[in-house]
Amino acid sequence: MPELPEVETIKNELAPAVIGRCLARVAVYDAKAIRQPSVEEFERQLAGRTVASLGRRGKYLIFGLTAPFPGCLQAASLDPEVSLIVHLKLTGALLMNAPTTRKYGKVLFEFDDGSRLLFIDPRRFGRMWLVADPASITGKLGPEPLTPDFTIETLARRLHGRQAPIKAVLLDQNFIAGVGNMYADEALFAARIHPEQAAGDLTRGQISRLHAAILSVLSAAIANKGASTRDYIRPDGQLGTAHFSFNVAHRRGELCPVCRRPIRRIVVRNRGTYFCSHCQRRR
DNA sequence: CCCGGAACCTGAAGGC
DNA sequence: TGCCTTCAGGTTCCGG
Repeated sequence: MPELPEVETIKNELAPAVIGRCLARVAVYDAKAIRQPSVEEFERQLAGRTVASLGRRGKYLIFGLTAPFPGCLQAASLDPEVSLIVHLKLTGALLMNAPTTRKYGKVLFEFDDGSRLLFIDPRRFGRMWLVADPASITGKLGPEPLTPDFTIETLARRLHGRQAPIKAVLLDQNFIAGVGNMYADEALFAARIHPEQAAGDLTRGQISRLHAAILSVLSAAIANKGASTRDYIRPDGQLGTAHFSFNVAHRRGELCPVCRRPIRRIVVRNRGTYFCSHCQRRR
């Protein structure tokens, strides 16, 4: 499942392959993947543009694209600069130079040097948008956990008064951007917090530990190029290795590395939640 | 605003 | 072997 570390890895590995390249043709094979604008307009608007930048906000990937045909914008009724925003959701992947006949291919981006980017997505949850202003899609997201403005104070202030389980709050993208099911479980384990503890009831010490845990868990996963527990693949087809360092996520029945008791799986807010009931006690 | 649950999808895995 | 059921999970929508 692509969460922040997976999307960050895709961004890092895709950047050298696409920045500076000009799109010759875009072909949409599954209209469901395109949220905005229409499929025809999406294909038409993209052709001729050059990728100027590649960024990430939460779990969204953002391609910055230059204007095509400088000087001819009005005649062609095209926007000057646009952003292509991609959310991979559960099973989406972006592959560089994979066979165009690859199974589950949904959108093909062909560059004028012959290279190509293929979006695949078996479960069809992934989405893309072509917009003038990326904030129209990502504007409501919570803070980026790996930027300096995400402090213990920020976290404490945002947790104040929240009655939902801390696990549910960590999954709320408007609370904090980029944390998904796996890394929420890993961070709560590292911070020794029960996933069902009410978010607003965390002590100062717990908040401090949780803050440190979020940073370390996400950073370590990026260093390991993301976690391939299921569908995540990097643009060159390689898998990530971050899941080999997981302590609890997807490890039901295995032993807690700290106390050697079995890892348990419960359901919190309709999400499978892995934790150690001995190390992560309710207050 | 806050909270919780259903819906969206389809491959994989498990039961019989 | 094959059919049927259940599970997984990020986000959005809806009702309270």
